[in-house]
Amino acid sequence: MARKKVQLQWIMGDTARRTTYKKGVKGLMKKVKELSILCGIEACAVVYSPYDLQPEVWPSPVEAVRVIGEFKCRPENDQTKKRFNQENHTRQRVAKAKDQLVKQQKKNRRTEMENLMYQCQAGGKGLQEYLNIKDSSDLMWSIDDRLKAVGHRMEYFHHPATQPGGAAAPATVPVAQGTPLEVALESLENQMLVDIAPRPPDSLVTVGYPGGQDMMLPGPYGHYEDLSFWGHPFFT
Amino acid sequence: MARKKVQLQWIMGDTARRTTYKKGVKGLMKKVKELSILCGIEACAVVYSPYDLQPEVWPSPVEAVRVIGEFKCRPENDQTKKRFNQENHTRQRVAKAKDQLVKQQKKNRRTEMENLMYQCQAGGKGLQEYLNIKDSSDLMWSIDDRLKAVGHRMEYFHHPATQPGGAAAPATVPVAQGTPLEVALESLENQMLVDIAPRPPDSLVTVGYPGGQDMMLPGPYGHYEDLSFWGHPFFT
DNA sequence: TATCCTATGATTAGCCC
DNA sequence: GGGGCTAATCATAGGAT
Repeated sequence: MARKKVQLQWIMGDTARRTTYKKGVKGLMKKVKELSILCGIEACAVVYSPYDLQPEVWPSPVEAVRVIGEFKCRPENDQTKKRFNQENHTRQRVAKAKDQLVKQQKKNRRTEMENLMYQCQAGGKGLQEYLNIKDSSDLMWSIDDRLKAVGHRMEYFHHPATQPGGAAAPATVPVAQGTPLEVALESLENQMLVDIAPRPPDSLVTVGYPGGQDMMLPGPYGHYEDLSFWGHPFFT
Repeated sequence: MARKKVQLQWIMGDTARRTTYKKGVKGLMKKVKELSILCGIEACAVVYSPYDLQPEVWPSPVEAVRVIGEFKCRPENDQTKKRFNQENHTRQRVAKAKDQLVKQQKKNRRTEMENLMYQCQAGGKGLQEYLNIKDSSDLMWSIDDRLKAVGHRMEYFHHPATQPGGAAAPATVPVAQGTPLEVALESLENQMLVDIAPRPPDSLVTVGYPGGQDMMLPGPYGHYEDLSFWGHPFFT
């Protein structure tokens, strides 16, 4: 929103729409990060779209799965599930089955504390000992995930007073001035004890998206006259 | 971010933190809505936190469930699940079981088109025929959900050219100048055919949060010395 | 197509009620 | 606690490269 007010409607231009999407996701991620750090809530964000082969995940895929898992493990005394299912009996049955699965998941899952210490140990002793991945591209991804997650936690527990040159930090985001990778690498090489303290189970923020390999884009009313659209797997 | 630059760190003051949270969630929702409309992607947002009894959901709880379901139904040809599970064998097993459930869910679920038409019919003929809910507060919630969802779709397919006084709209968000409820009610009373056209299965945005009834808030290093914290259900 | 730049609209911290 | 206000920071559309 600059130089010209943007109308709240679908962007016609392919390139412009993609650009807006890219910027929007970036901004959204920043918002989630802010909310998470400022308010001390557990959060994650997953944005999956046809514009990207790989989904955008914050703070990392592994963390995201954990946080989502926690969300689903929430006690039943809130009305979430009730409200989520009150209109569809089929969904109710599915949700019930899911709950059972989730319970088993919780039973088997490492605790937050153990998980963190495990990750820190692995990071300190050598990532390759911990990561057992064949494909090199996957390996890179995993490393990046881990580093981003650690970097985020470091950032979270950093305080201006403990920063080397607190007053000298001019950037909008004072901590983590290098790339997440750089910040995290440095963190790994120093003591990582500060990273062990877990966050409270306050909140979760998730951003994700469903199927659609093709770029079937919506437009003004006439766009669905192409019958092949209705045959899309999404509608079957 | 006004009047004073805010440091990216946990907000100490209880009231200030809550206020920031409230404003932040509102902003986040708006961002998700923008991304969804501007880029034509399916999205939902769920924010569940100790600051609210009821979770904040966009566009509505029912829509959110549908969108999340679609996300989980995505074909395996992307690397999401692979990446999400590559570090935890337990989670892999759970995910597998979930996939099977999801397949059954997909099999039983109404199609997008049928769902929308059904909702529109129910809206036109009388909500109470369609909603079978005893508790009046739940009823109110359901109605609000439905209206918000319809309102959102109406907004999505509106174009400035089709608006009555297009040039006269001064607001930042030109469409839906009344409350969502007002807009949706008016929509229901007019033809709803425009609302039938579904969106493409492009993307999904979800925002949610996990457990934590108590307000166990994180702080600088010393905050976890209270042993009762470690006994929190979250860590067992 | 991605990245950088910057004017400008959008967002929001701190107050007040 | 919630809603409105306003100054000041933030985010980003459009253009250049």
